[in-house]
Amino acid sequence: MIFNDARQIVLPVRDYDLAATLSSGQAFRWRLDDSGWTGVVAGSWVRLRQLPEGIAAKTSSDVTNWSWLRDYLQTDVDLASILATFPDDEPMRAAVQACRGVRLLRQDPWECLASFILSSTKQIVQIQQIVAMLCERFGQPLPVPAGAPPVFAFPLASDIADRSEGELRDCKMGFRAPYLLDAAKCIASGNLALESLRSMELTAARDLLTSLSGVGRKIADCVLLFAYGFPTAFPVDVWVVKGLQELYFPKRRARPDRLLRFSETHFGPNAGYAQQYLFHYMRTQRSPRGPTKIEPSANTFSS
DNA sequence: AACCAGGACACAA
DNA sequence: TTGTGTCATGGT
Repeated sequence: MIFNDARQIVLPVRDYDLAATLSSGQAFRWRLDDSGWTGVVAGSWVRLRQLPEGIAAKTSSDVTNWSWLRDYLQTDVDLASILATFPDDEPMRAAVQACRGVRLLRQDPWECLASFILSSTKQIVQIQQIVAMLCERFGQPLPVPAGAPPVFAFPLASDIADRSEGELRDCKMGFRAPYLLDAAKCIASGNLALESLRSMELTAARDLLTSLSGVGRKIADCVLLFAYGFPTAFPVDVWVVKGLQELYFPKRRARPDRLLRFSETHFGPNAGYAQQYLFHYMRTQRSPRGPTKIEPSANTFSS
């Protein structure tokens, strides 16, 4: 066993709850065991662990420049300055209090798009299962450290475009199979250039994404927020609807369009971040089962 | 064992 | 514009 310095690093960061972030329904490939969180970032096997001074990372091969991982984890983002832009109201104070250290990742656009096409009316655990099956069957096997279980790259758009709808349905994705297949063909053919969205306005990028079948406003905003980092993209799913309704319109029922307009005006320049706090707050603290299910994570916060 | 899940879409009124 | 049925699957 050789200790190899070039395969590990500690990324210094504070106000970062790794466990909450990796399990908050924005990425679906992270698995927790005794040795930490194992996943795939930029085509590399990665294992992460929370330390008081930051995030410890280990890879399967030598790394000279870790910018790809810092970018994915967004460790250079100053969380406090983002939280400071949240509206100063009771719901957001409660959400921030309860979800301290939750972060937004910066994911690969295709993986993010494909994953959220598969997400509609699925529980997060099921999305994880479907994505795992998809990677095992159609993704390229990646080098892993000796003794570690095999991992696979997320399939390229061209990998999926070559499959049949039946093969995709065998991954338990049901009616979402033709949606994924169409999107894969669209990307693989160059008909839609995901890279071009990076320099576009939010609404223009959103229009392009929603032109795909199976991609509506919600899924588009997930991709715009979690992969492209558009700060005001605001995905409204059933949990966020429940949060907006119960926390901001407790008296009488607000219609969906009313909630959407509210979300576009109330949450400020980092509305997407606020959305993630609302989402995680509703799911972990105010769900019927209550907060008992959530494990405490050993974090060190500066403030 | 019902209920529901990080929805989208076609279609009715 | 707003409401309803449908799609597929399985976790809780």
